[in-house]
Amino acid sequence: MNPVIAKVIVEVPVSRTNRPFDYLVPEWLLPILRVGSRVIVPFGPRKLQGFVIGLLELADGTETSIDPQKLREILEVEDDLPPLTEELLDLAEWMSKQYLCPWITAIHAMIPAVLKGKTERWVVAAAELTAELAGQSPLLHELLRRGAVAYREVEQQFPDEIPLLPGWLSAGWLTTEYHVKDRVTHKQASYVTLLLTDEEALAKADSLPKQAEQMRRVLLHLAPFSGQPIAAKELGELLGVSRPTLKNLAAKGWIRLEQMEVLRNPYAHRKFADAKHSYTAQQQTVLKPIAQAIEQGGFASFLLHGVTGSGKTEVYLAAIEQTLAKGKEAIFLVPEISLTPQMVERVKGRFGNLVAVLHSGLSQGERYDEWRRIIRQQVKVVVGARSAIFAPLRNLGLIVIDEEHENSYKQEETPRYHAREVALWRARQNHGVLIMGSATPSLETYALATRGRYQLLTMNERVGNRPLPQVHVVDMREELLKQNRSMFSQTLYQMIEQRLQNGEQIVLFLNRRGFSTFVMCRSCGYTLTCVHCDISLTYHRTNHTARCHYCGYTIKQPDHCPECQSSHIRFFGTGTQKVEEELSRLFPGIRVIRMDVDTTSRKGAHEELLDRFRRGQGDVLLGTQMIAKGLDFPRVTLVGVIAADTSLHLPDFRAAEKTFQLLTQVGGRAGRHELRGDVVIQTYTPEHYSIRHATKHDYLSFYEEEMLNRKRTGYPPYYRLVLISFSHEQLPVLIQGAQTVADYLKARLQPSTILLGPVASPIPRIKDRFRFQLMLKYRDEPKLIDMLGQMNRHFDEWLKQQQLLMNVDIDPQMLL
DNA sequence: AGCACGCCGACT
DNA sequence: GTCGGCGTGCTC
Repeated sequence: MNPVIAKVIVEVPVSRTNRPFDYLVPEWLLPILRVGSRVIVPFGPRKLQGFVIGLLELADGTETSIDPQKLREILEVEDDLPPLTEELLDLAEWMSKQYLCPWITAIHAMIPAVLKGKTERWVVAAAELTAELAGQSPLLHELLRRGAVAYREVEQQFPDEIPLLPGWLSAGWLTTEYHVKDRVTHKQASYVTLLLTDEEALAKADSLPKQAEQMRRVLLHLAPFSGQPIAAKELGELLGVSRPTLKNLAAKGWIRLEQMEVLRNPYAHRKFADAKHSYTAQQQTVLKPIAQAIEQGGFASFLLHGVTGSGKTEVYLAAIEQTLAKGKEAIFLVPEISLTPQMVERVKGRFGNLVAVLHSGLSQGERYDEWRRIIRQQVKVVVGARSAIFAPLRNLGLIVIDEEHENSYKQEETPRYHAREVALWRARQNHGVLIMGSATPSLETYALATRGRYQLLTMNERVGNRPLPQVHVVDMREELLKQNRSMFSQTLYQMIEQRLQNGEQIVLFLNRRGFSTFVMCRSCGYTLTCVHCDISLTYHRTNHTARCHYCGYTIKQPDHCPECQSSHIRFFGTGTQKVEEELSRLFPGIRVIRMDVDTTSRKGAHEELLDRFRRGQGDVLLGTQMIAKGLDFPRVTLVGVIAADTSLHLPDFRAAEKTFQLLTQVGGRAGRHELRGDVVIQTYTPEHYSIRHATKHDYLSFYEEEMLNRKRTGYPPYYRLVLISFSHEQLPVLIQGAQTVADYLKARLQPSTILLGPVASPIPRIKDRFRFQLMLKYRDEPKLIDMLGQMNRHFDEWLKQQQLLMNVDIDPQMLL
């Protein structure tokens, strides 16, 4: 038989090992090992987990430099189905090039966290270890008793004996072993299977003594399900029978009691809702080209620009339905924040059990279970946040990205991918259709659409021809002149009062992007900052502490200012509590539901609060941007933005865009149903174009004006950006290092490319490491990615030596 | 990244 | 003379 070679990417996320390693596939693994399999391989002295990215059979005369004699063998295959498809492996390769990350890191982004292997080193007792020898040391004693001890445990409990290990090792008293820990657990539950026929069971039930009532009930219940496993838990709940009863029946040989993997929803096959949805004229218009593209097959991409309330979701669902009808599958991406039960219900209601939902609320195990339904090809539609773009569907026909402009589609850790780009790659690869939708598309996407890269589809009318809400802009400077020092303008005050009288609901929004609660002295202005990072500490109300959310440094909230001893040291920030207090003062008896970090930190609290509001248990929903999107409450007729310009003056070239998007989205929350809506925007800069255009729901005017700014200042979409950041404990080494890289780049970049820096990063120190950065702005630099890859390799060794960390972010979203 | 191997200072 | 510091180099 010809030897089979597997190319394996091992789980070592550094550039030195960022290449396939060759292994021999032992004969007994040939039937189960596939491209995409998760395997365990020997690697140097250790064992590691890895992924098979290719197989090669060495037939006689195969031209290769591989000598199978010199290869080591694959030790194990870990799953019965490979967790990665060949398409995803190709995607991982593309991502590692595109985003300059190790191959394995891209693979890890695609699969559930529990599939990441963890190698553990163990110390194992050997034959030479006798009781007499073991008397010498506590560790040897422990080893003799237990046979093996984890090295980690040795470090913790027997640190003094670590130096002795090599001697013992060569004396043959012990050996070291490596184990790859598989964290996968399959949820097990007890199942009961009737081993008798229907009639036999009924007969036995009759023959049982009178007092054996519980057994009789079980037999009667199980009779029609002969041979089918039924969950024991279900029997217990339904019939009130206890464990011993089932054990007794099993002892008689009438039933089988066993642990089985949980069977999920075997009978929950919901029917597809029939396709009798009525569409608005505009929905029909945009659906036409989409339907045509799906029908034809082949790559097509659309930007669906639809005002809030125009019924974009219905368009997505129709497209998904048609995709399924063609026998293909769909991915539906939504921002994490709009992955609400409401949304999930809507999709599940339409496609029932064919839907898998992936969101951050799931535990690692639950996430893995849901993902496994996809890998087993039991679902056709995957709904989820960013990482759902990697769903291992094999016949992908459609990808929908809702709220395309949301920056949560960009991952802010390695691999720093953008789900939109990955979606484009997968749609192309699968000859599928991509639909991106938004009321406020990102400038990048809209610009490409105007140039024909995406087909632009527009819906500018709301469903049912409901008018867009009336937007009232209030100049807070004038309020101050009118001696109104409250945070509510007269207009907003009156409207709140009126809603309360009518029994209608109100959403109040505090725009605080980029700020959290910080602690400041009102006497001298001193702000509590972290001693390890150059940022303000965040106040935590629950335990009255101030905490750094970068490194975890925590201090007790001081009673007096450390600087001037004043007792006027308070926390400032989101101010939702302050708004709440003010509301209660002005409108006694008002019921406020506050949503902020404090009230939503508990799991499920988010949904619970929204639910209470929906049921009318609150007059006001008060919160930060987490309430801005996707929510749809019929009785909300007033939306107030307390301070619109807080996000306008951030040092981020997208500040105006983000503000416009937020205001437009918030405005879209009002009057979505029968009742008309009003929006009140309070601002100190009513003349600012992002506020002016948001007021008129005028995306196009905003787009044009902002594009001029971007052109003038040289930012996307006119220029593309690469952010290279560095960190080191010592400032001189850091600056020197960043400068060296800058010089390297300067010598290789085209003159049209702008290189900014090195300069200190906006947060100049985190976890006692100083931070510097370089920014590249370029328009046309086709070889840039390759060149950055070369740069990485060129400096790899040197960076390690200097203990410098360097990070490259292609098309960065967050410049803060 | 680990881990092993290998070459120079302070201890029994 | 040895123990142990961490510099250098490799992992199919």
